[in-house]
Amino acid sequence: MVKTKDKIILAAEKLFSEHGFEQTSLRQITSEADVNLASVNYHFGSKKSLIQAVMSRYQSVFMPALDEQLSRLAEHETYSTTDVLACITAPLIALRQVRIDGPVIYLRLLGFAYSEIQGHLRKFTMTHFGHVVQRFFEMIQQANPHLSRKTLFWRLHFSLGAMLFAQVSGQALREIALADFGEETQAEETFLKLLPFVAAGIAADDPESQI
Amino acid sequence: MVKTKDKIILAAEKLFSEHGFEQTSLRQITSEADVNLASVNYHFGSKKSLIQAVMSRYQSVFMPALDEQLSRLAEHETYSTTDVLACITAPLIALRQVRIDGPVIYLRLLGFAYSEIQGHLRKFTMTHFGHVVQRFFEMIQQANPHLSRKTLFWRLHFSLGAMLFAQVSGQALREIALADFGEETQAEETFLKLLPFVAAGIAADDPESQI
DNA sequence: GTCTATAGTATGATAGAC
DNA sequence: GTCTATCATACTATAGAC
Repeated sequence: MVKTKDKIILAAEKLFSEHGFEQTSLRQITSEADVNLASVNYHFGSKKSLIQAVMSRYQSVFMPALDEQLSRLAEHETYSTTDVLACITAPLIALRQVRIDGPVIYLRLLGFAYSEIQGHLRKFTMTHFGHVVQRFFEMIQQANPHLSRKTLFWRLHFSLGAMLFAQVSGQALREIALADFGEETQAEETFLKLLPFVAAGIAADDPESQI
Repeated sequence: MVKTKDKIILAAEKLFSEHGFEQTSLRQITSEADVNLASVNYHFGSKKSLIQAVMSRYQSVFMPALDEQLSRLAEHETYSTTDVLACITAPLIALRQVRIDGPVIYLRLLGFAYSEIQGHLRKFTMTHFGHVVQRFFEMIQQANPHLSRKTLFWRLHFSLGAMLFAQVSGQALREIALADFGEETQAEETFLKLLPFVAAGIAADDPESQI
């Protein structure tokens, strides 16, 4: 028999990833989970804590896995932007262990975590996994020595934005794509399509440094 | 003397662009505008109508201007991805006529219009300016005949996501950048940094069609 | 651990006096 | 057109019985 606490987590993940954190009420969650309204506060203390519990379930799998991929790649003498970006793929797929549709759920959660002003989530991530984020940044830098740190900073966030947008608006976009091209696009296919786009964008010449 | 209706519009634009549509209450708006709470409903009928009025004020300047830029470029025999993208710049700057910080405001509003599930906004835009959007898409296609329509569809949305994210999270990101590099980044500089990134991403080889 | 009942707060919208 | 007062509704959170 599934415990109440787990039922809440599962329902919360689903609804948060579909509608965002703020737009999802505890009533929707407890209703979807088929548990009592008060049980959220009993098990998690507050909505904020529930949000962190949901995110942490994925972060704690994804981040160490990413760290390991980066370590492995770092042993090579040289690597390309694409190589570094490719380190994301396996850890993302590993999220299937957490939940069958874990990869998609996590990316969508990430999107909302940024676009809504969930300051506590960013802080939470950086205190726990800041070194992984840092390392990722430095390896991208290493692969693109011709770019200034500032340019790289912005391009990485452009890339993040591209990915998050594709995930958050993914459902609507896939429906439009289906209507326009009569061809279905899988949620994970979107991510694969993203990689060459992002890799080219990051590695592009910097007009500033050409002056 | 500034009319109540205008005071509401000005305050709403500011707050919507800072916190999003759903996160901004009518009470915040009327308080910022220093008018009575009931006046929003008197002048606009509903919050939804106010949102559309705010967006439309910018769209009605931006979209025709973009259309004209595209027309001008279309007279050339050939044009690059960058050429098409560059058509956005002048119309964006023209939004200064609407408001001194119009360009930034509009981009941020656009970001929230997408990331929040403002279905009515997307519908509103497409019925009024769908042909401009369509034209833009086709000219990007023209500049990249080596790419499938599907790939282009996704890359354009990746680009949109990159831009919207940079704007919506712009304030926070600029603060981080300032702390990291001790160098300020202007809001409009962000947009200029975006263009080469996006141009390279869009025009990149498509792994699928290389098979 | 689970429930009901409810406190306390915020929202969008409106009726009606002026 | 502008105001006050208020309705109806939604939310998070908690106290207290079982």
